[in-house]
Amino acid sequence: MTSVTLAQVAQRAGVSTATVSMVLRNRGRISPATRERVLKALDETGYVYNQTAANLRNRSSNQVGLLLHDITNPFYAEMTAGLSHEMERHELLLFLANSEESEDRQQKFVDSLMRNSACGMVLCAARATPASFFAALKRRNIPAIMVVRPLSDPDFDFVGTDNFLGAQMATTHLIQLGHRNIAFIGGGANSGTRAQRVGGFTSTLLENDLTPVPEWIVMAQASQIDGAKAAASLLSRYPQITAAVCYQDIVALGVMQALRAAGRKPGQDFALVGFDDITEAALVQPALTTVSVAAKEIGRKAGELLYSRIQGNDEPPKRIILPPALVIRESCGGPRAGVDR
Amino acid sequence: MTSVTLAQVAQRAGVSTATVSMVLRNRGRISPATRERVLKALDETGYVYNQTAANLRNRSSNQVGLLLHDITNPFYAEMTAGLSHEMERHELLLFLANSEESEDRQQKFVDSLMRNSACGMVLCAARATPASFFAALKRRNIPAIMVVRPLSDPDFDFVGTDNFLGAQMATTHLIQLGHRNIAFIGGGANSGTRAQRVGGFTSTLLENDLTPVPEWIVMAQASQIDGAKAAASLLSRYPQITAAVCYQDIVALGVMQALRAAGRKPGQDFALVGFDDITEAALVQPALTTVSVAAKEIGRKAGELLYSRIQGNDEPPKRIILPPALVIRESCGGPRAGVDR
DNA sequence: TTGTACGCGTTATCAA
DNA sequence: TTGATAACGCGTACAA
Repeated sequence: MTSVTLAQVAQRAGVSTATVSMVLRNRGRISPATRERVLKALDETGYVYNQTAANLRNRSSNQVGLLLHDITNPFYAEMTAGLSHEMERHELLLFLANSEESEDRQQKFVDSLMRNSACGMVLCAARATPASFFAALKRRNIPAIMVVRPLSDPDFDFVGTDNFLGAQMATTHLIQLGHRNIAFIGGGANSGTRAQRVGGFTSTLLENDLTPVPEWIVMAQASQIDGAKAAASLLSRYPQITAAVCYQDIVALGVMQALRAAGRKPGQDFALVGFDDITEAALVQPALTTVSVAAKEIGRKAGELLYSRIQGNDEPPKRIILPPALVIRESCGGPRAGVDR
Repeated sequence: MTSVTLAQVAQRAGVSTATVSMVLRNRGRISPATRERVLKALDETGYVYNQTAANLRNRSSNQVGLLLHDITNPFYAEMTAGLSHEMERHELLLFLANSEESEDRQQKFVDSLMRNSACGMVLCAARATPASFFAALKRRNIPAIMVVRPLSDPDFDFVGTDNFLGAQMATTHLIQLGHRNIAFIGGGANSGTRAQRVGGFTSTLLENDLTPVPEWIVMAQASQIDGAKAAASLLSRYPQITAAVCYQDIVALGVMQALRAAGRKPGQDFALVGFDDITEAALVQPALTTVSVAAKEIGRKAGELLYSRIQGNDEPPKRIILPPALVIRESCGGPRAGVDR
């Protein structure tokens, strides 16, 4: 399995390695006759380009990294698909790693990318990432796009969704349906995304002359069980609440459970809006009205931006905020929505 | 951003590059004193190992590829997580690509891996992959593990699940619950996986003195909508059917929809078993009884095997078939299952 | 178009 | 026993 080298191809074609290299990359001026001879030699020898040698010489590679905390989360899987597609379009290879929220794994991955001369990366940083991590990253001077989790550092490119607007849309929808006592359920501490959604929620209440009630804004882990618990406790204490914006669809599903357990009917005497538009949202009964955040599009945009950075685009850092969309289904009452997706 | 080289570190430590290299990789005999000096110099200079140079020299890399058709499918996302975890354990980097069932993209990815001297790959080949693809792969002589989709070629390692057994378990479960008119819904033509599941289904019927009805074995794309359509058409024609084994959970979810639209109640007057145990299966109402194929475990096993091949394990090709498990929930009636997962 | 120095870590060979 | 020397892997880019 001795691999063919450029030199061998060159010898066979009776030209220099420089010529072969230029033919391979369509650079410089090569006469059609020579090119023909080279192509023939390439074909005959079954030459395989050695990207490693090229990378060494170029001090860079065609490889980019993607760091997530959990590819198993449908949202991130979608995003990955969008990014992957974009990378393939540009002949870039995509490294994938799951941090599982461990700073350690995250750091290891980034170090690994550096050792391999990756030409860029897309990061959804672990929740507890220290500032030093970002500082070090800046010093590396390698294109890095942050995604999904809002980052206060203005020196990084960011692609995410407009959580504030999304929450506004959800809240407005509920208010327009006549609700006045609206809760916000879900999300954990230290979540910038949650902060933004809560912000959109409360500001919309205020705009509509409603006073936010702090006790009606509660946290819940990203699970159905936890959403149900949070809702049960909340609703038993404040039965006057008639609607809720949920931090995530999965939490909303839990809230539905709690409602039923309390003898209330989601979609009839209680209105519910979720966030994410996960597959299940369309499946439950009543189908969940939710804010869709276009995961695939985030991946695509991040890929696009990263590519332009790799190409040398040195405009100031960008923040690409994708507009969310309210997908109206049945969980707030009203007529059944038509087919969606 | 002039990067530090081994030579610079060596100079600073007053040793040769060979010594530094040996210290870095814990090879050869180095006196503690020298090692100390080298480590100090490494630290002081902020040296970053150049994996590319090492790869060039070694004619190989620490990078492996994973080819799927669709990372968006929860099953593959799980598998990816398992593989990714295993790769990180061994300090290997994972390239990800989605073929989207295109042979062309698939071929491009593999070519790309070759150019980059990847040290191995895990493939879930596109459905219409020609034999020539596999033949060429063999010639490359690079460790390659096939996953999930059954492959007749005995020259490749394979990790997958026992589809036949899984379908038998699902079917037996339905028969034990008293069902006699059972359908099989889902899967497409040219699917080896489907063939195995249908095989397990029909053989179990026969073992129980039931006659398979060909018209009750229908295809459906891997989507909820398509599952619903297939089921609607089937059930309107054969209302005597009281249970179904579904090719995938996602199809089962569609079938549930169709049942409701037809005024029937999944879990009460119709029993449903799915395949895959995707997250949604536990969330829908009624929660879906399904055959779990341990996607994460497939990824892990594939990673383990691949690593051993990379290490030089040249035993004959292996076929690792993981046992499926029936996860009983509510969609076949009976008492509510307890907590699962 | 060509000749060739260069990018940088690895390892076989050899010296102390 | 410990460490140095130098050839090597292979594509790239610039001077000629």
